[in-house]
Amino acid sequence: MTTDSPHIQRLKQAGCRLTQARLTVLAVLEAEHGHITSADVLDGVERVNPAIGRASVFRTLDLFTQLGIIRPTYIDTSLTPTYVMMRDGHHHHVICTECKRFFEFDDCGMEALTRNLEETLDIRISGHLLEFYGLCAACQT
Amino acid sequence: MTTDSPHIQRLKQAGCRLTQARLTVLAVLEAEHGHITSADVLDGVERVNPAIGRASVFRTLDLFTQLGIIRPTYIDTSLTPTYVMMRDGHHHHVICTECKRFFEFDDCGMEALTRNLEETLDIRISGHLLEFYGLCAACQT
DNA sequence: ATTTATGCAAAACTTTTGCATGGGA
DNA sequence: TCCCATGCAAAAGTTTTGCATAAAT
Repeated sequence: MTTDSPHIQRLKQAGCRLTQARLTVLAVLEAEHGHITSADVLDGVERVNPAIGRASVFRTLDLFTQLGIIRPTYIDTSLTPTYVMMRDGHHHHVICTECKRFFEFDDCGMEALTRNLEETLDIRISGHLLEFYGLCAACQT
Repeated sequence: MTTDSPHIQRLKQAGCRLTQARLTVLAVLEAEHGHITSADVLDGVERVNPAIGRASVFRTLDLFTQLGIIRPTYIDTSLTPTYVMMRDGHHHHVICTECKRFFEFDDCGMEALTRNLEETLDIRISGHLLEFYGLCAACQT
């Protein structure tokens, strides 16, 4: 008996069916380590299973976003979102504004601020995205 | 003699001309306190000065993004970005995942982490966006 | 006087919709 | 068996381009 991934558990918990489209999109996202444009998700799914329609891919990306599994952000072009995986509800990276390369990091020390905001604003916080912008070593002329 | 806003100074410093299109877009952004969709920027500019073309608005939004004056993020729908103002290079808010209402806050205590990342990754950091997701008081059933 | 930026309108893309059908639970 | 989710293809929108012209410095 295998243990389901946290994301699959999230789907079940939300009462969603584990369909081919959803499982395939999830596999594609994880194969790219969770930094991938919608266009590349479309291509990836097409390659793995051409029977899956574009509409289902978009519907799945919307669903995953709603469930907090992924989060769209503007990185490459403004025409296609880049989705990042939200492991345990959060994600942190530095993006080079020149070459668009990104660098993920884990520790963000956001626990205290999170609790502080929950009390101050009376909000139940489920996750966060922290994005730094700058010039990477190679792009600093 | 009046002092230019920091954003106008940024434009000058980058060698950009202070055109009607750019000044108008900037005015519209500031009138909305810097949380505004591209569609609303389009409408706002149209209302203020109908002679300004859509293309210029998009070109200006791209320019401002490149200069770090604003930053696009996905909030309402996936079809139109919501632009937030980057005051002093950074911006922080909490978004209710249910009603999409947002709550800005100033203090993020990110100075130590910024310095740490600059050293560790050898990157020159110019700004950041910190987004929390959760349920606001009204949306917690 | 130069050269950057604009406006216009069409073109290019991505994403969404409606509806009959298939596949999970 | 029941109903959610899918696939298809067309429709809806937003954003981008190319080029002659205007306007900022």
